[in-house]
Amino acid sequence: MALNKILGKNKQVIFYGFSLAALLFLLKWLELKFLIIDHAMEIYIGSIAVIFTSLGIWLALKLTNPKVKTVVVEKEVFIDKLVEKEVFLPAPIQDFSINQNALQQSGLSKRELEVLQLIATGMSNQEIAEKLFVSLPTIKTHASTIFEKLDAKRRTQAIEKAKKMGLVA
Amino acid sequence: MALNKILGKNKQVIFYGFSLAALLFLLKWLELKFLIIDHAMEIYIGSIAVIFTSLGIWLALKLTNPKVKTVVVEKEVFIDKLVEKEVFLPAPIQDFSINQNALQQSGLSKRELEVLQLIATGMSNQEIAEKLFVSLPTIKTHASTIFEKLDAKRRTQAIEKAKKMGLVA
DNA sequence: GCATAAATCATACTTTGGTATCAGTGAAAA
DNA sequence: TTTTCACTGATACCAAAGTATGATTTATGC
Repeated sequence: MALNKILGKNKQVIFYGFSLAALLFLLKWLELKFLIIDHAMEIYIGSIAVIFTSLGIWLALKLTNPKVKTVVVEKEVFIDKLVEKEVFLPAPIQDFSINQNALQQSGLSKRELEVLQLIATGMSNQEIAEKLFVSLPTIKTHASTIFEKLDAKRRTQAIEKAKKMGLVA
Repeated sequence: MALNKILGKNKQVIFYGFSLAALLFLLKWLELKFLIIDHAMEIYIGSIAVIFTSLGIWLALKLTNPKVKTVVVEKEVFIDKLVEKEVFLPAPIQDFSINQNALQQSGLSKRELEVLQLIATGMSNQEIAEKLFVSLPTIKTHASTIFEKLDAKRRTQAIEKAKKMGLVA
């Protein structure tokens, strides 16, 4: 299972490699064609810069796994004196992509993520089973695979890891 | 399984690195064979490509994965006179200001808070007992009273409520 | 001194969680 | 078409969690 995943990802990398090769050859060709005109030099360099910057961004998005997850922290003090409240907003834009990346990294399926999130809310397996209209053994099976994938011994540990990975709020 | 994943990821990076290296050498070879002139140009273009690819990767990493460790900062407001000569908490040194207020609301004792925080890290009762040098029944008793005070049925639910109350990080 | 509460421990019991093994189905990919 | 995989489910068993009850010790407030 894990072996297949590695092979699959390497296939992707090979694809990246060939894309890069094609791109470089294209640039070679462009160079040969436009090198006669000196004024095209800036455009040429600029194009390369833009193209490879994009390539870098794309590569990074594809190959990296986000490490730290921001946690929304809201704190209130209210003891008959003044109230101080500080809210740290996480960046709202990349929330989706981060979760997607974390999801892929963890290897969890959609259903498993769903169960994990319900576990994190403090629900019992029985309650989760009823909420999702499946049987208790099914939830137990999901839970077991979740723990295995997250390398957790208990559900509480899975919650901790999931929070740090940004899989749950 | 997590180990395999790490290996897989490193494999990707290594693979990509070698692919890039191979491509550059290929280009060099082609250049030497077909275009004996203008070596500087090739190197220049290649450098730009590499540099901007790196720039793209760096940009992507910076944009999508801001390492924002959310830190709970709270200016403490004194509570009339109930703050007696308080002893220093042994375990949760890091966030002194977090608990005090929420602590009084919840009615948890110092020891109970300590146990609760360890529960939230994913530890089992047995592990907590060993860490605190007490017996397993003691931790169970603490846990039960904690759940009662937090009005939680399970430890996972207690974790959820504790997080929302700011009792745990 | 005495009541109170926190912290400790024990024993017995019930419930839930977690593992192991097996298996059927349906959809998607090779 | 065959294979793979996600999802589902069942049974059985063991481990851990949680409850109930009772008890001892220590420190603190009245």
